[in-house]
Amino acid sequence: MLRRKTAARSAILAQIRTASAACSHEMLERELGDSINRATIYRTLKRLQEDGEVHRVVGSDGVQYYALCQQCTEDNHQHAHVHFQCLTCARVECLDQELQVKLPQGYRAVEWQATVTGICRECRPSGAAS
Amino acid sequence: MLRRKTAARSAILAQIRTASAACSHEMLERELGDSINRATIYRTLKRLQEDGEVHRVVGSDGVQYYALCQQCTEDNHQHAHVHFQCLTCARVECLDQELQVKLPQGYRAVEWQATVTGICRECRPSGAAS
DNA sequence: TTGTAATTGCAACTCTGTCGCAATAATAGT
DNA sequence: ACTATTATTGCGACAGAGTTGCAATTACAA
Repeated sequence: MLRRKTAARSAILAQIRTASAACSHEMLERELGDSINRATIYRTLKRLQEDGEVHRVVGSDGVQYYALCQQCTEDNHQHAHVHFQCLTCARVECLDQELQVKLPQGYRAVEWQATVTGICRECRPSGAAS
Repeated sequence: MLRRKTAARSAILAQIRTASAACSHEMLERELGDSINRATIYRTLKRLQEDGEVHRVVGSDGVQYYALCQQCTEDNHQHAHVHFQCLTCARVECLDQELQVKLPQGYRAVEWQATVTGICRECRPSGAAS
């Protein structure tokens, strides 16, 4: 299916590029205001993921977050890295760490999701014990 | 807060013990029928988790699944193992594999979630390439 | 410029999970 | 065994995330 360069797609992708953390639908809707319809944001995100522009992370809150693909080549998408979600500020960020999993015999992996929940550096009271 | 041994709590815990995979609220509601109220199931699951009887996994479908605690001692709950969710049968199971994550300086981990999505042995067409 | 079909907006809907509140029932104290 | 306390339940209403059908737009190719 051919993809068109629309205002919505550009705006959403730009927003994700700018953002310092993975974006949820709610964040995008807040940023983009009324200019783009709710359903359109959902559909656009799904398409961007299908196209390999962004990857999806399901936070430990059950919400879908989207972040730019970093080290992906055209024909090799690897998103087996670990994510971190802060319990205080709810930010989701990609960690530079691969998830190494050895599945039992006969299992086939399609997608990886790894999320550590905790407190990020910004939100952590300085001086607290590690 | 003191915990009471109620019919709902026993039934739900029994169901999770019996199940061969992690249980979602929907599965429990289906199994337990009308005998227990929706809200009660949610609340009981949350309490069971707080008590360290079960642990919670957020599937890549964003749904909460609950499974028995296996190697937990009273004062040391470690649920940093990897889970597998089948795209075909939706089963969520615990893998015997630890998630090793080294967080950046200043970050504090509270909870771990790792889920590999794919096709399990049962659902895999026999003879398919690995 | 025009035809095609991808995309959008809208509204309605499903599903997951939560909450307040009155009623019920498990437990401790007598 | 009886009673008081309060954890738990059921109910209904609610919030939020995400999806879908359909008619109207609009990007793009011819």
